[in-house]
Amino acid sequence: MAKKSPTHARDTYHVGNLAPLLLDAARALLDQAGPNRLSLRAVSERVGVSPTAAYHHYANRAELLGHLAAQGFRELASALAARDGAGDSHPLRAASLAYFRFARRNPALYQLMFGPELAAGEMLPELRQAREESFGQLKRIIAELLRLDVGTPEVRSAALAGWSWVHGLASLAIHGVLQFPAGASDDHFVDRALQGFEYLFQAGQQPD
Amino acid sequence: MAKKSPTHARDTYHVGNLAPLLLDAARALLDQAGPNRLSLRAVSERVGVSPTAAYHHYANRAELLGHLAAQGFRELASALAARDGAGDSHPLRAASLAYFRFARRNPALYQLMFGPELAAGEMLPELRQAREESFGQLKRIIAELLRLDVGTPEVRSAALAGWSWVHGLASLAIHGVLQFPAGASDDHFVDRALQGFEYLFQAGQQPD
DNA sequence: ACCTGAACACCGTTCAAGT
DNA sequence: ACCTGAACACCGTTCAAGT
Repeated sequence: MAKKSPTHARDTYHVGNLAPLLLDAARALLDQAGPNRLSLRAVSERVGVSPTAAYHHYANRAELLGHLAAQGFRELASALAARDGAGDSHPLRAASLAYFRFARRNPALYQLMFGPELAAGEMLPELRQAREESFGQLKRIIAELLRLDVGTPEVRSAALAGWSWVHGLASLAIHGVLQFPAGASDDHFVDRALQGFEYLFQAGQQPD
Repeated sequence: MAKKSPTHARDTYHVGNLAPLLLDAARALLDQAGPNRLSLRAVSERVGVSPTAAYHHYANRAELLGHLAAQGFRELASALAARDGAGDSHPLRAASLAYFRFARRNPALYQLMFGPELAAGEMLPELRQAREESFGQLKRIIAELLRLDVGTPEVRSAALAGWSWVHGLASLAIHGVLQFPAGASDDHFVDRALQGFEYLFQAGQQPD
């Protein structure tokens, strides 16, 4: 007869490679509980291991979260590389849509990737690298669009602009700031913002 | 002789209007410790009051944070209304600069305003209203720029675009994602992104 | 009406001890 | 080498009790 059966009881000693198991459990917990209430203890319990076992694989909570975020940036980079579901629309639209879809499908992960949890303190090298990979993918797309070399100031500025607006849109959408018609699809958000930029910068170019 | 002097000892019973004192202390703690480690207990201790006193003025931690964020949105709205320090530059640049400066001067508050802490659960009516006030101010500026009425679809789309990009830029800057030359001023970020949009949408308009 | 103290169920993290 | 359990210093929150 079990003792107390805390949802995921532990009756044996140890398992094999705990590190990835912890990461998977953290990812699952993240999606269902949000970035704030993701506790190391809850992750450990979900795996069926003692509350302190994680410290033999990750320095602390921040490092586990860092690996999780790094995983997110890698997924984002490959989502950008694939650019599914945009048909044969304009490359800028296709890339924006791919980015936005990733964010909306993984809201908690996305919040973690850009949230205050990781902004403080030293950054995991793996995370920094994965983030660069994401941004690099974005720059490559924009370089192709501008028919310029990656690394030119034009591409860098355009990438900054592009990343800013699509990240901002994703962030606002996830946060629930944007009140849209109930069944608003991802395409609606992106297309509406793109159209908004036309209005905005047409007005910016005509003299006062 | 004091007992243990925990930095801010409490020797008397109660004070006057605790609510604003707690809010001020929370604001101060927020700036120096970040949005995550802002604990109700630390706030109470800073004011010199018992750890549970706050519950007679705020339902819980989330509500206090909500009031703090609402305060932030009100400040943002008036920063947008004032638009100081942009000289007589283009109205879009002036507004963007005002927004961006607010975010960079109050990074922790800004992270709280758009962070995951508030996204979950019910939202404080005061917070919702303050946020609408901020967004309304933005829409008014854009309506003036487009010489259209606030509430037209053009203005709404353009406001969505404008808010997205400037929020995205602020968010990326605060998060430390953007690696800029050491002494990069607020103007640099904004101007560079604005220039980036020109490259981006010029390329978008010429045919393939 | 407002504040306190004890208490409960949680946290992250350290450390000696077990296997 | 890897994992556990006890322990410490923290949390948010509830509740009976004090003023």
